[in-house]
Order: sequence, then C-alpha cells, then structure tokens
Amino acid sequence: MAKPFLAFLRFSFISLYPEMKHLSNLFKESFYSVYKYTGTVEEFPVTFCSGEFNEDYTFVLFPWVKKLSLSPLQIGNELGEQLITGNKIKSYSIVKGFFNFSLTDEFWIQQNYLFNHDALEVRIKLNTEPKKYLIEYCSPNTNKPLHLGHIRNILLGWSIYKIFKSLGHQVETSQIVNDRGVAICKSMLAWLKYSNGLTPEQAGIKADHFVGEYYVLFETKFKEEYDAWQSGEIANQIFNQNNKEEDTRDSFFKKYKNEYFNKYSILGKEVRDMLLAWERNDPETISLWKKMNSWVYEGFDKTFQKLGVSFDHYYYESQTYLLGKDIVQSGLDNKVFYKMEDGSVWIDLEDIHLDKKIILRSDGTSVYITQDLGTARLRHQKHAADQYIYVVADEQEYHFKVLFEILKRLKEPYAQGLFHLAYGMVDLPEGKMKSREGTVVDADDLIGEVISEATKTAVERGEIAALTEAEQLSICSKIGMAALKYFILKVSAKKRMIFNPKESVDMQGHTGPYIVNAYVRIKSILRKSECKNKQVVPEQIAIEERNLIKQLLYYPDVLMDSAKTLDPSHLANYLYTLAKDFHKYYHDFRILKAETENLTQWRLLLCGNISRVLFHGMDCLGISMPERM
RNA sequence: GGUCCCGUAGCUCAAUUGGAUAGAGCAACUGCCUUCUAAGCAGUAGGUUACACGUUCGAACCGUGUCGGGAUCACCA
Repeated sequence: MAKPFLAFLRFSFISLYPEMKHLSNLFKESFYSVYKYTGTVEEFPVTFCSGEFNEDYTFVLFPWVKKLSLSPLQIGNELGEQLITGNKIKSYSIVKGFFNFSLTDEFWIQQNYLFNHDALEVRIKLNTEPKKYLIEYCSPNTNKPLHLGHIRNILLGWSIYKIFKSLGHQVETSQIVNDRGVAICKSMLAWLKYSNGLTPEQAGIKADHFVGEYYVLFETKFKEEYDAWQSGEIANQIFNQNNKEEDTRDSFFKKYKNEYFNKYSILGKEVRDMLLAWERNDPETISLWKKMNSWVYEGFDKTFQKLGVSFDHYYYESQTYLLGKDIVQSGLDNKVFYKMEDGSVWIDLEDIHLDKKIILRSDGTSVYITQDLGTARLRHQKHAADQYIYVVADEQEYHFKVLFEILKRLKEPYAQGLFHLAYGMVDLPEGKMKSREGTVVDADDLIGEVISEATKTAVERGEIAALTEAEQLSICSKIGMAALKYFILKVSAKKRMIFNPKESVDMQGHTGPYIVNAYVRIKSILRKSECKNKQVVPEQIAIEERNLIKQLLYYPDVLMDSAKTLDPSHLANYLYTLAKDFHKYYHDFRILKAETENLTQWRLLLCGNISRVLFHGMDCLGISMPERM
C-alpha cells in the first residue's frame, strides 16, 4: 500500500469544502439536538447515495447502533424527522442501516448558481495552505530519443504540477539531464567513426533520433566485434575455465558481455578512453560532446513542445556528478557513515531492513547515491521549497528509500519534505520493452500516430471541413494528444500498466476524445444561445440535474485527492464519469428547446458549469481541448 | 534468500479509501440520426474479486497462511 502523500489527511474522509462539509455538519447538529451527542465533524461522513435509491446522499447508521443502543430504523427516523422539520432536507428513506436523503430544491438551485463565474477557481483554493513545491520529472539520457516510459513520466509530472498549481501552491518544475557517461560516449564514438561529419540537418532526421541512430550503430558494431571474438582462442579459454553453471555457449557469452566490454573490446576501450578524455576536459572531446548534446536537446524540445510541457530549471549530471563529497564528510563526522579498511564509505541501514549501502568507492569516487545526496542539498540551497517530488519509476523505490533515510539521519532540514512518486513501468502486450530487441515505443512516433488517427476520424466525419487548414490541424492534434494523454493518465499512477498501441489511438468509449466531445457539445450549444447567467428558479429539477450538480460539488475533493495521493487517475476517472452523465443528460433532455425559457436558462447554466469543470479538470491533466471537433 | 508491489469479466482498467445487487470501455450481438455534433445514447451477454481461514452489522479493500507474477537488494547510472 502506497503511503498517502499528506499523512495528516489519511483518515479525513470528510470533505473540506463547505458544500459537502455542510452535509456532515447537518448530522453533527442533529445528533446533538436529538441525542445530546457532541462529536467532531469527522464522525459524520456522508457519501453519495447509490443510484438505485433515488435520493441524493447517504449517511450510514450502523456505527451508531451500538453507541446509542437503538435500532437503525429508530435512529434514522428520529434524525429524519428532526432534519425535515428544520427544513434541512427534503426527504429521506431508510434501507437497512442506510439513511438516504435528498436536499431541498433551494439547495440545488443555489449551488448551480454559485458554481458559476470565476467561483470555481476560488473554491478550489479554499483549503490550501500555500506551500512551495519543486517537482522533478523526465530525467532523460542524452544518447537516444524519448520513449513511452518517458511519456508516462512526463505526463504524470506535468499533471501533478498543474494540480498543485490549481490548488494554489507555488510550484516549479525541474529536470535532471543525464548528459554524461558511457552511453553518450558510445553515440559520440560511433558518430566520429562512421558519420563522415554528417549533421542531422543534412540527414533530414530529427536531431535526437539522429544521435540515437549512432548509439544503435555503436551497439551493432560492438556486437559484430564481440561475435567475431567469441570464436577466438581467448574466448575459448574463458569459456572453458569460467563456465561453472554449465550454460550453453550462447547464454554464457550473453552474461559475459559487460566483462568483455571492459576487458577485451577494442570499441569498449575507445569508449572508456573517450570518457576519460571527457573527464580531463579534453577540448576536442568536450566540443564533440557539446555538439551532440545540443542536437539531442533540440530534438527533446520539439517533443516537449508537442506534449505541451516545460521546465523551470535544468540540472545536468555533468555539473552535479562530483557533488556530495562534502556530505559524505559530514556524515562521517556525525558517525552516520563509517569507513572500511579499504577506504570505501558505507551506511548501515539494516535496522530498517535496507541493507548496507556504499556511499563512496574505495578510490574516493562517487556512486549514484552520492550524487543524489549532493543534488538534494544543492536544490534546497537554490530553491528552498517545502516539498520536493521526484517523479521516477518504481524500479528505483529502494534507491529513494535509502536516499531519503540517509538525508533524515544527516538531519538535512528538507529531509521531511521529500517524496518519490513511484509510478509503475509501462509494458507492451507482448511484455517488457527492450531496447536491445527494438521493442521500445518511440515517443515521437506514438504522437504522430495518434494525431494521424484523430485526423482520419475528423475527415470521415466532416464536421470541421469548413475551417481553415491551420484550425483543422490544431483541432486534430489536440484530439490526438487528448487520446494519448488520457489513455496513460487514467490508470493508477502506482500500477504497472500495459500499453496497447492499438487501443491508445481509440477515440470512442472511455477515452480522452469522449470527454472532449462532451465539452465540444456544450460549447456548440452555448454558441447558439444566450446564457444570461441569472439565478433562475426552474419549474422542476430532474434527478439527473441534481446528480450533475452533485458531481460538480465533488470536484474540489477529487482534485485534492489526486494531490494527496500524487495520482491524477482519480481526476481522470472522475472526468469520464462527469462526461458520461452529461452525454446521457444531453441525449434525454432538450436544452435549447426546453419546455420553458426558465428551464432553458437553468440548463444552460448547468451546462456552462459542467464545461468549466471539464475544462479545468482536463487542463489539470495537461490536456487542452478544442472548442469544436 | 531479504525487502516491497501486484493478482477483479476473454482483454484493458474502475470501485468516493470498510458500505447496499463489484462498475466502465474494448471485443461480440441488437436497436436509435428529418430533432442542441452518432467521437453519442439505450440494450443483451460476460464475475466463487487467485485460494483458504479470520476480524464485524458489513470485506475486492484489514489480518494470517498458501499459490502465481513482477521489481529491487552492484565499488552501474
């Protein structure tokens, strides 16, 4: 079970928002006046009434049976009479231990009106104590283009950013770019050896893909070299001496690959030499490194732009990989760390089941976690945020547990505000994505596909044929992106998900375009009408309308829930439900040609409110919607 | 082996955090466009919530055990 992001909210199932809290208060007050029972509002949770009972909300009586030594029926009736007499509710019915009740028409009219104007944003921020957040997401390597895994990371990070911002927090985003190391050197070396100085522009290939191709080329050449080597004398000796597990020749050499790279490979030696040259600031190597990285960034920026995300701060591993040694020293001074005879530095976390962990190598160089200790401190010095959220796949859960624990033991002042949004990895229907087997889904390809699929559908329907080409393009790309983003964000962030490329381009059913369609339908109605934004008193209020308003009232709680669990999927699923309820309402009720003008105005008001919530919610998912489709 | 996560309809996912008869979408089948955009609506069919005990008014959810799947436990990043 994932720990709740804000632990103090864990047991608070009472809405913090006035309209919903009002309901709990009703019961709190009734319990006092009927039974002289005083309690906190948290003891009186109110939930939605199940659809089959035709009432608005439900209060569960079971817990009170023991406390009051009365039957559910008696409690329900006594409460019900009291509430009805006070004109607090319109009706109630008791089914088993459930007290189902409906609110008065006045309440719903008032709410539908109140939800109008800019009130939405104000209401959402009502319960926020503004804090400063820094959200780190994406963290790409610069040797190849972004893929599906990055997309999930990016969409989650961005959505969390939007959600916290809409709740009224001060939020900034950052990205740490893994711009150094063996991987980028492989791309560099391959380019140097085989490209004849070709540039992405000359090749007509998106620049990050261009660099990625040289990475692949390196791996191909390396494999050729390795395969040839395997039939040689040295390989034979190694196989005969070291194959203790009685593997086949193939599987033995598969495992031996890393060692070959480090010990025997010519290409491997060249790469390591290049890395050393980079580390001693060799001008030619640095300039090549800068050139190839700049190509990659140019490509990344285009992808970020298509995804509609941005970053406030960039950190580069090349500038941070030496950080953290001062922390190591202070950790030794405080006896949080200890030194082995060979000079390596360790921390013992076995008391909390986290093993012993190396902090500094025996040769004094840093490891992954050393850097992260250093960057954590650096970031706090620069940004002084209250909370730091790392959006990183759950395969690194252990790493972050260790990291956070170390920082706590070092008594770093920001240590309590560190969170790891550990999202699940993305699998394909065939299984894991493996770059070696070429099954990685490329980000740009995927984006291109969903947009072309959206365009195909739009052309078939012909609804937007009259618009200019630029407008059509904009609409189609919005719809395509809505499909892709929603497809990923609707599943719980913490769960591993299976990504079926075929289904990701679906435009019907539980999809982004379905929600966009609801919004577009409302916009179309609003274009054809005049909504006077007045508080009208309709002749009658349908249960469907009460239900829609009820959903709208619930929205701020959903946002808050997504924030506290760091999981936009709650919001995504809520928006689907709202859109679904609207689609049905739209089908069953005439809005422009309602029975009376009063009703038309009432319904227009409601539709406008729905469109505002849809827009706001989709915006919080990082999805922007067109006005027509 | 230690630690952590997961197991819900043929498939992909929900379930207002312990509530009522476990819901959607996809795939299959059937209806609805002279009516505010059919990327829609309505319907049929599909379930021993992996399994077994336990906790209580009530369990997919909490506890114990079993079985399956995954991640992680580097002087890699």
